[in-house]
Amino acid sequence: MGRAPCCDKANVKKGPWSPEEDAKLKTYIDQHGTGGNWIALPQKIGLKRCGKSCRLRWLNYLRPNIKHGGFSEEEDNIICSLYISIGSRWSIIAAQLPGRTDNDIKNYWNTRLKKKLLGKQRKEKNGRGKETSKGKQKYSGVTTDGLSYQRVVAPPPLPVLQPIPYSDDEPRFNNHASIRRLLIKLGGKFSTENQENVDNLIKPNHDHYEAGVDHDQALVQPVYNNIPIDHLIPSSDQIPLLNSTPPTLNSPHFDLVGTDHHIMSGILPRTSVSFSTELERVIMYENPQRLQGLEFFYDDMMNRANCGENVDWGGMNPNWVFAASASNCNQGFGQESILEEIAVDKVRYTMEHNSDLNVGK
DNA sequence: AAGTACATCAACCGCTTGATG
DNA sequence: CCATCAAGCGGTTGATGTACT
Repeated sequence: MGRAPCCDKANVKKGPWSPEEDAKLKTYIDQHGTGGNWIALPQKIGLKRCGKSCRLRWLNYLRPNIKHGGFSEEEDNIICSLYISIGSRWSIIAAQLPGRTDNDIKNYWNTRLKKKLLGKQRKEKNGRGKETSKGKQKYSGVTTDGLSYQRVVAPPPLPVLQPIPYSDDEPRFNNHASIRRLLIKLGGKFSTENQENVDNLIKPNHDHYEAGVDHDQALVQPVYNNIPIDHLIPSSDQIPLLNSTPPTLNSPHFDLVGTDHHIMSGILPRTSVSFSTELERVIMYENPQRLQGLEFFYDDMMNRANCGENVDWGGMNPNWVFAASASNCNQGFGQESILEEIAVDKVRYTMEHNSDLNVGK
């Protein structure tokens, strides 16, 4: 048998939380904890709320050390980089930003960061960026010193993306291996196909690593389908990362050392068909599972390209979209590895060139 | 000043996953 | 092994405030 239903849906209150409700919930949890059972909690404290709703309210607003608004440049960088690499896995992204909730980051991304990346700023009264009261942040909730509500706070300046300075003391995303390690640690998901093989990349299964490689190194040196992953890594000068010009399709971007070149050459048709047309065909028609996280870039870029606009691909290299999609089309070996490499290079590119993303500033 | 459009964000909805009986 | 449910998660919605015309 299963468990009892979580709550009587007909008798629970919906909508915004009142200060009194917040006080009840906060006071109880401060004194007794959640008790590991959110469903029973509202009944215990006399709240006509669903346990789910209590949990959400606590996690997003009432628990200590929650930060709202005022995202820093570094936080912007982290969000952008992780979104580009792992997509909309907000809980994972939030885990990298202490005090931030997945809901907050999700809202921030959807309402501000995404537009910023696309260069879609709000219209301003004049071209000189006259300060307006738009962008003021409003929220309800408790402050750190009590239960006072504050509806409107001073507008934080629109954060400007800057590269995170690299430091030898604090190695970050400054090399291929560290980026890869981060992605793997985060459970990097590079293809929705063949999750088992992806798991093999994430889990330290020594059967998949070359003998004689230490564990830490093994994390970044998995042997994928008997092909050492480094053999799938395009050398840096083979990846046109810094080239903002849409690529032609007759130039292979990956040199699969020791592997079958036909894997990629078979995917990349050596014709003079336009990039946008081919990209659209591959993504829209041949690849129903469009690469996670790139849809809006693709849509926007393609719309603009199709309108005859000279598209500035900015921080997004169309190779990523195309190569990843093309890889997805191929069900042969190595596709996750290729996608992983693309993800790694996207992160690296983003970290190194975030200032280039200030389109429309 | 009024109406409209847009931006923001709290909260809800519904799906997935893992635990439980 | 299966059915059921709690928890967690991401997507979406609706209320509200602000900017614009």
